[in-house]
Amino acid sequence: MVTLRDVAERVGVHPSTVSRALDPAAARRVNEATRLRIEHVAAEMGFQADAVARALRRGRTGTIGIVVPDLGNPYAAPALRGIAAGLDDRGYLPIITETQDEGHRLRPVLETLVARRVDAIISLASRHGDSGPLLATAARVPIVLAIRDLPGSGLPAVISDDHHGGGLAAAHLIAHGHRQVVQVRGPAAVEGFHRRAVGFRERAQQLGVHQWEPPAEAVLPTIDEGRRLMRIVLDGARPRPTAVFAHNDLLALGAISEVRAAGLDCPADISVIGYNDTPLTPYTDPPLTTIALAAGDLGRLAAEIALALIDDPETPVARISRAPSLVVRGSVADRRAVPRVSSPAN
Amino acid sequence: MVTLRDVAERVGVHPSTVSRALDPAAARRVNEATRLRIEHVAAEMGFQADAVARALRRGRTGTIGIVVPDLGNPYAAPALRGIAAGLDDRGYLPIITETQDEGHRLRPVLETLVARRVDAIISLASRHGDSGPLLATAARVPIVLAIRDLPGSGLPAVISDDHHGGGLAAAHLIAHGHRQVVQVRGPAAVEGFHRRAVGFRERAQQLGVHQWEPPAEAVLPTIDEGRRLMRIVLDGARPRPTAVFAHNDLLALGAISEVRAAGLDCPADISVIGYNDTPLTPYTDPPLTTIALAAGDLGRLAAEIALALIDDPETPVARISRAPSLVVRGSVADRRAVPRVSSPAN
DNA sequence: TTGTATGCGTTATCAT
DNA sequence: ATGATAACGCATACAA
Repeated sequence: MVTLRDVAERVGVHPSTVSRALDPAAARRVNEATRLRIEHVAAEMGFQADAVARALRRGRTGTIGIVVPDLGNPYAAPALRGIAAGLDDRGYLPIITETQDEGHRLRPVLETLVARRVDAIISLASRHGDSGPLLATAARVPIVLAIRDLPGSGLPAVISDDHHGGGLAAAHLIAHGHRQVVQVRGPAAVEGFHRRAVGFRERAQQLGVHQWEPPAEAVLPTIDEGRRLMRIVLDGARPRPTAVFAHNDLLALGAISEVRAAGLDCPADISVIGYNDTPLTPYTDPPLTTIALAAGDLGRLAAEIALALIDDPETPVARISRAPSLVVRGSVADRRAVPRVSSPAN
Repeated sequence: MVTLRDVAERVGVHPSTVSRALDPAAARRVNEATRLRIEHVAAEMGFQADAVARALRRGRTGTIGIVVPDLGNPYAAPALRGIAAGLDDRGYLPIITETQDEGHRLRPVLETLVARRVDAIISLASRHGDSGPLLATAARVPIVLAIRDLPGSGLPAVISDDHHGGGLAAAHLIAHGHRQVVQVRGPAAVEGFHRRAVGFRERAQQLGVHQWEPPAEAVLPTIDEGRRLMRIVLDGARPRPTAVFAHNDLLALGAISEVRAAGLDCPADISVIGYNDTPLTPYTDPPLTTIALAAGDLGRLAAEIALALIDDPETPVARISRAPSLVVRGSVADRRAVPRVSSPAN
């Protein structure tokens, strides 16, 4: 690897002069002619400043730690993309870590990131009970919460208003004539799922519709868990619900699959509304009606806040909540005009 | 941040003793009692070795650069997940970069990664013409190609046998009675798409089936491009094909959407087979018949090879090609027994 | 405008 | 078994 010294020797100047000549901020403090010579030789020799040494000296690495629950879940991609786009503008690079959405994995992950001296951390993986490690870490490096809030932490956060989103789902189902509704809930330890549950329940009550509450919630927001919970709903809910609010699109897909396994149709017998507007959900069968939260935008915003915090740690804590929106596709049937086509509750 | 020196002063020993005591490899060279004391104080003070300083001193950063074409495309997730899993075992962390699948972005991305002194690079973004930057970089840091090969580069690679995969697609369509087949091709600048095209064409010819070759290929392997190309096929192919081989699932989904926009049915009028077995494709309408390439496994393998290369740069170049497999779902109709249900070619 | 000196935090070598 | 010293490559305060 060619270093500052190599270039300096070749040009016949001191390494510090080379350093200055190649630093845009200090370049004008060096003689035009020498600067040109240095630039030429540096390019010729293929010099590239060692980011590690620079980081040690400057105290900043130019990296941002990202904590995601699960890279395998397709809804992570848009958020990551947004973050990467936001960082790229300023030359920061993301270091990505996973927790598998398991609470005990967060602490070691954060410690690794701190040891790496990332300039900031963006966490998409917060769960209730994560305050300890999160706040301990926040004392050493700026942390921004994205998509998943952690209530009471007082940390900067860029989230979607899940309470409102839950309400949107309830209102949509009820406006289409559904009176027997039920939730397929994600883990309540994730604040967003909790809020979706409350938002839905409150709105349903407010609209005079009672909902049966299944005795279980998903351990992870996955298709398999959606199947399992829908099984419970089909077995336990009397009368059978005509509509289901699944706390995310994966759970929704699992629920639909189980509805069919029971010989029923979605949406004719049981309507399903999901959450996230995950990529490809316009192409599922049926096309998924869902609540969109613009994960890409949230990711980009989180990145911008993280960068602002790096520039000025005194930046006031930003807590941004964006309103989600309803995306109507084909998984919710209209029960207002048409009589029930399904068999009576069995 | 608490440093070695802080701990040393507190314990009353020299920093180098602390360094040794905390380094598993050298810990036995320090007195049991002092070691215990050091460990205790270090934990108490919350000491965590600065990975930046360590990297500068040791010449290794413990990071791996990952180059992906596009984080937004859902098929990137499984590969990333596999890589992350493979790295995690050994404490390496991935630094992720994007090229947007644009050739000219590769060089700067690689240079950034080299400047960061990543210990190895895994590229999933290779395109024809990338040999220059890739080989130049390979002279400075180990590079492993994953999923996308670069023929003639001689770089280690972990790929799926796309030629075989193309053949699998052709055989499947033809076995189901299709005699008018056509390809919706991905950019031929990506070797894998090229091989899929050739593998399909050769197998089709070998089975005595002629395929019309549309005059265009996708600029990017996206849903929109799938629509555009399918439009061209519908407008141009006479007689109208009964089956389409889309070079990936996104193109397939776009093609299906365009088939329907033309008032035709998939698979009854036009069958479509995709490629990748992207997440959620079991739930699309129709469920996508596709070729699975186990991206997660490929990613993990690539990570393992990268780590082996770091341990010993003389590790012989591994070029691993795994056989893809056909996943039969619902997007290919059987034309053998039933007469054509579609209207005659118009 | 350029050179000198120093230190970022760690680890490896050498000496004790 | 421990301490002293130097160096990884760069950037900056200071001197000239």
